[in-house]
Amino acid sequence: MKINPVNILKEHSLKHTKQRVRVLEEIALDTVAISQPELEKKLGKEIDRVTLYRILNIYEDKGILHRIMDMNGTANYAICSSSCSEEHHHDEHVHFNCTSCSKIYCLDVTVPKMVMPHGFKAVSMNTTAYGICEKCNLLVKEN
Amino acid sequence: MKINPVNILKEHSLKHTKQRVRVLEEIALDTVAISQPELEKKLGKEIDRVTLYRILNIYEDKGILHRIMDMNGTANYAICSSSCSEEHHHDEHVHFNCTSCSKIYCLDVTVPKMVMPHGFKAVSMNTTAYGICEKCNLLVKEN
DNA sequence: TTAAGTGCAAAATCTTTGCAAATGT
DNA sequence: ACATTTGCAAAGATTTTGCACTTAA
Repeated sequence: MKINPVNILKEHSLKHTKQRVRVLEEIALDTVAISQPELEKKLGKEIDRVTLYRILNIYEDKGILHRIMDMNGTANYAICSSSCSEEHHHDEHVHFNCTSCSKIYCLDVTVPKMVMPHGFKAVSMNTTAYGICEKCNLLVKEN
Repeated sequence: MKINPVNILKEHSLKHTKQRVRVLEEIALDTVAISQPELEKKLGKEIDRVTLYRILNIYEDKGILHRIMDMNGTANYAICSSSCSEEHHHDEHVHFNCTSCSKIYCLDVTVPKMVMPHGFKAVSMNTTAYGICEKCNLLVKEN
């Protein structure tokens, strides 16, 4: 699917500034989620740290980006599938957090339904697998 | 199962200090994971903030405690089941993070096996359900 | 006795807030 | 023109580091 930052901003009635467009462009470059520190490194020259915080927050609130916390408590961001909305994030797919390169992948694997104990009402589910990703597996074999 | 802080420390050849014992006691009080800020609040008079950081890190490294990150990137701690070791945490049960009281429960629900895409080797799995816990559900009904 | 652990001070980060200047509609 | 957004400065919070003093083995 093609990502068009300008359209996304229009759809959510957000003003389109060059900073907001850049953030979406950068995150859309990869299907892999990107961490906030990585984003800062890449955009630091163009966008102020504080502005980045604010843009990411707005995008998450609006359901444009999807935030995944990694094992260190660092925020990682990926573009939400179109079914996400301001009311509810549909994150029912499995994430894969590579322990070698620390990238987070959004896998095309659905989280199976699980029965909750009596009294517990689950609204959403987040499943993360930790291990070695495709690329890092290849690197190991090559050496 | 009965938790004996002194024995746990011995088993992992850690010196037993009153601070280390207190941390284990406090965490063992509940099956629910406790957040680091909550621990600070409860133990702040007895244990220095920095010491708490250091003790929690050691406990996680040794496989004594099990760290669960909540949606805010805050660390929560629970006693590991006996099968955890320094080499590997067995966290294959489902966590339940209450969006109302923000407690994290370790549920007696096992994460179903999921097939990873080709090239991805999962070593461990972390599944967290978000929703309303038993206690908060009851509170709503009462009012 | 002596290696390890603790507390305090301080540095390094990370995150939020306030406000004047710049920008988009 | 006017409401929003941005960047900078600064406050607040979290986490790490260094070192002298204390404690457990």
